[in-house]
This record gives sequence, C-alpha cells and structure tokens, in this order.
Amino acid sequence: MKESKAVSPPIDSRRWFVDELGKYLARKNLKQTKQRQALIDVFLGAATHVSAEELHSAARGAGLDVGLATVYRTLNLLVDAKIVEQKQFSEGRFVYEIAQPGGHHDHLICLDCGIVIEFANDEIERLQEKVAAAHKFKLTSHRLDLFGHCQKQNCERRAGN
Amino acid sequence: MKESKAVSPPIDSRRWFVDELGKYLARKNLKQTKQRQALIDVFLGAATHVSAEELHSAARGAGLDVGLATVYRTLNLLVDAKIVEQKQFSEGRFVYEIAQPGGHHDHLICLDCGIVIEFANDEIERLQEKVAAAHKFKLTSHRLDLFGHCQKQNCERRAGN
DNA sequence: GTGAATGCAAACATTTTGCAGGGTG
DNA sequence: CACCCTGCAAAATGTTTGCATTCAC
Repeated sequence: MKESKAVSPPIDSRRWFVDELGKYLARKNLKQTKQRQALIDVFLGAATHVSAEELHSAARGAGLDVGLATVYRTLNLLVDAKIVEQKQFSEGRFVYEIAQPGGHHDHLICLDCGIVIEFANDEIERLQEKVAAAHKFKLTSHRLDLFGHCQKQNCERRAGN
Repeated sequence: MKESKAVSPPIDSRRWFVDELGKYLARKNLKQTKQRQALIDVFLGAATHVSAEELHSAARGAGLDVGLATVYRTLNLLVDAKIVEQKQFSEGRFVYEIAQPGGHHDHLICLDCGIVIEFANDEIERLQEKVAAAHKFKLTSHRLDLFGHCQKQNCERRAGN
C-alpha cells in the first residue's frame, strides 16, 4: 500500500530481473519452480517495499498456495542473487525491494504515514567516500535513511503505520 | 569488546547522564532503584555500543543479580528519557549507546572486525536537510551507516563479529 | 533418478508482558 | 501505604530449519 517516487520506477526492469535470476539459478544449479515464478510475478506487481508477510498474503490472494517458509527462502535467494535488497525502516521486520540495475538510492520516511520516498544525491555520496577515506576504510555499501514528517494532507490518517 | 573513536569520548558525560536521568525520573514520578543505578554504572563503564544481552552479563559479572527483563526495561526507559540511543548495525539485535549531550554522529562500520567508528560531518547534514526540504519533509532524525573494510593489520582476526 | 524445492511444524533469537512478591518515596 | 519495580516464566514476533514428500532437470 505504500507509495514511492522520486527515482525512476522499475518499468523495464522486469526483463533484467528475470534474466539475472535465470543466470543465477543456472550458475548455482538451482531450479526454476512454479512457486518462484509466481512469487516473482507477485513481487514485480507489488509495492516498492514489501515484507515477507505481505508478499505471502499477496501470493495467497492471487491463488498461489505457497508457504511462508518458501517466501522467506525465495527472498533470501533473491537477495543472494543480488537482484533484491533487504531493508529495515521500521524496526522489527525486513522489507524487500527490487534492486535497481544501475543506481543506488536512499530513503526518506514519514514517521506518520509510513510513506517511503526514494532519492539519490551524488554530493552526499561523494562526501561519504571522503569520510571513509579519511578513516582508511574501503567502502562497500551504506545506508542513509531520513526520518521526518511529510506535509501531505492525507498524512497521519493512516494510523496503521 | 568493540572500540570506538573519532568523536569526543564520554569522559565528563557521567554527570550529565546521571542528572538527566534524575530529572526524567522525577518528572515521571519514577523511582531510583539499586538495579537502575547499577546498570547505569555498568553501562557507563562498558563499550560504546552494547546489546541488552551484553549489558546483562556484564552486570551479572559485576555481581549484580539482575534479570534480563529488567535490563530491557531499563534500556527502554533510558531511551525514552533520551539519554541513550538505540541502534542497529548488525541485523537481528539492537545495541545501545549513550547519547552525546550536544552532538549527533554517524557510524562507519568494518564488516570484518566489527569496529565502529563514529564521525560527524556537517556538510552531509546540511545536504540532508536540503533533500528533505525538496520533498517538503520536516526532518526529525536520520541514520547514516557506512559499511566497509578497515585497513588495520589486526582486522579480520576477530571472526566472532 | 538424483538432488533440489516445498509445506508444515518445530526451533530459534530477541524483545515484551503478566503476575506475585518486594522495595521506594 | 500506594504505587513502582523486580524476577521469573510465558507470550509475542519475525525468521530459520528439520524432515518427509514432491518436483524439476
């Protein structure tokens, strides 16, 4: 149910996603199964950030009889394959998002309604590299989450988040 | 066991900590108990980032017979009082750090040895505000964690992390 | 047919909560 | 002496794992 914007939406990333997964499965001698295919379809059709539980009920709702364990196993597989990223905005549970072929982005999260806006800022990234270099670190990844309150009129209404 | 540096260490923050806690307890009509006092002493003497479990065994090791539930309750109280901050570097468990009276800082984490270096960068903070403003967000907090590999010779040895 | 994948339930790890008894202001 | 705090054990939560069965290649 959550919206997301400000970074190019994954319109043509479906092909990329399926290709990468195929390559990964082949490389690891793993198999293409009905459940994996279906979960991927559900995932691609779902919101930008989904939890395992949400993916599970979405799949069930779509008529697929899949176990929660399989959802977790599939998500972990996709993370291993580096085509999905595991995030944690609200404490206590992971959400997953489809990795963007090229770019990295960070998140701006509304504490009231839970909306997650993605953004990218090269200048910040550059400064991060500078900080890392100053401490003799080789940077491999980072996480930048900004928390605050959005100014939407319909905000705060969604108390569920 | 983890080291930490690059931001002024909490040398004189003990007074501040105790004062703030006293004020908070008074304001909320809460009580000063042996366990709270002792836990605070252990915390102040411990590493910069401790988990509830670590604090618990440290307390036990120091001869205090305290329950894990009380450790959690006390930590949550300190977080509510805003004199301790809850963080999450490695997934699955929280670590707690004593809030710095004045300043905020971010973290640089070595994926091999687990060392956490604290740093502050005003320029990055400023850019974050700019990003938030561009999306009409009122920023309340943020989280910036840089992950990478430190270049210490004794790194990677500590496989426990 | 071999090995991988699935579903279920049980196991796990971390944090929270209910309750009876003890302590603080 | 009212109310908070504690310890313990049980519950709650989110994720992983063991096992027997089914399925893909």
